[in-house]
Amino acid sequence: MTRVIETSSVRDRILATASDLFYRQGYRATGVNQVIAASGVAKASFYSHFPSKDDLLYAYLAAAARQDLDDLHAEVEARSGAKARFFAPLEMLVPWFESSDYRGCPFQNIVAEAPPSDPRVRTLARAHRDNVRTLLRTLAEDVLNQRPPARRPAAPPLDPDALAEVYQLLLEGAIATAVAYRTRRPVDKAIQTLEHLLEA
Amino acid sequence: MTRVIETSSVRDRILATASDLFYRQGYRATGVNQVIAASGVAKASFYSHFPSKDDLLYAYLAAAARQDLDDLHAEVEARSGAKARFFAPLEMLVPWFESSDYRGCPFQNIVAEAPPSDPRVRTLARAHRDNVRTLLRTLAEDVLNQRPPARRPAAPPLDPDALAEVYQLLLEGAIATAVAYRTRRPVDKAIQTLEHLLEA
DNA sequence: ATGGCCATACAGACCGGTCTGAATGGTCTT
DNA sequence: AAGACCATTCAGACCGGTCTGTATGGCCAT
Repeated sequence: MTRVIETSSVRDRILATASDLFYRQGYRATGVNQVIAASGVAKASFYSHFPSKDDLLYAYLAAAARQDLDDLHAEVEARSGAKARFFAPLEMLVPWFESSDYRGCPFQNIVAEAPPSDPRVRTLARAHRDNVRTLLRTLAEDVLNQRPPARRPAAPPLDPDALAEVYQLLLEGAIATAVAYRTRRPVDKAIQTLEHLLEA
Repeated sequence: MTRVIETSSVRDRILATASDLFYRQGYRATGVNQVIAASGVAKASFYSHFPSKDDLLYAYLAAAARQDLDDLHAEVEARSGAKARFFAPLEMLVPWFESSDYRGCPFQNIVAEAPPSDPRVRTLARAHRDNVRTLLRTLAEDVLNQRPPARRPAAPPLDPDALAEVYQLLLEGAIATAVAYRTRRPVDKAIQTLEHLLEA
């Protein structure tokens, strides 16, 4: 029956509320009491689902990572043509950047707050980044295969792995830059640069 | 006595200690009491120099911005040749990335912790970024002037402003990426990409 | 003797986390 | 079908500790 679903309802409510607060206010600035009050949950219920605030943080990061990958795949699948799909990850940033509550990359923000002695957060962030680059690599592969085979005798940055690395560099740069400027400009710059590399 | 050497006035001692702690541990994770204890200062003295913790934060950001610009200029001036100077800002990142206590960009970290309602921190971060881009623009100008005048009829990204923007995008991307990976790899990738753009 | 510094105690708020106790509702036994 | 049972949730008091910031008082040098 609905047993399993309703069993996770309270937990989901807490996690959704905490995700919102952690992203908007930061991890340390958000107290468990606030999460409990905002999610309309008893304190004992909270601690039965998340034995400590750290556990809630890990759940938050795991959920954010999965959602990000899901969004990326959805945006890619919604487009047709190797080139359109290739630029999907960059272009989907535009509405996010221009939204009023854009606060940068959740992982970078949490890593900035986490003590460097705790490697778990950093490990999660790196794993997510690796997953994203894997996706970028397949997109790069497709877009390179669809190119005229060789305009030049293969300049160095034209293998899929290298292209994916540059792509991620520009992606991270755009995400970081937009925190200060909140414009689609870094996205356009990144796209121009990648187009330039593809045409070389 | 040691007084003269410790001319580093009380204020400077506090600021130096706080800068270290803020960068290594984060702003919220560092209490005023810890700053006071670590800098060997009385609490009253601390509050006479910095009326609130926020004031200390602003002083920290201002000092970090100035030091960063000074370092950039010093590294540029230490090199000769437009191209060597052009890549100085990227190459000076390498020893920083590989040092064990690299914790990313101080401004990004502080912005991640600052409440979005307080615009002052974000304003300082944007101002510093603008200053850096101004420097990058002059470097770009020099390196473009020293190029053979026109290999092509001027592809779009070859004016100094656009090149400086791409440069900063790659710079920010490298700084952010290195938090997770701690390698000089993103620096090399960024340099390759810029070289590629210059040769176009 | 005045002003800067030190040392320390203190205030009030908030932190993460524990605990008690009661209401709810589904499941199992009889 | 009725009652015992059990897990989950709710509401909130409470704990020790830490937070920022204030106040007090002594010391020392100019």
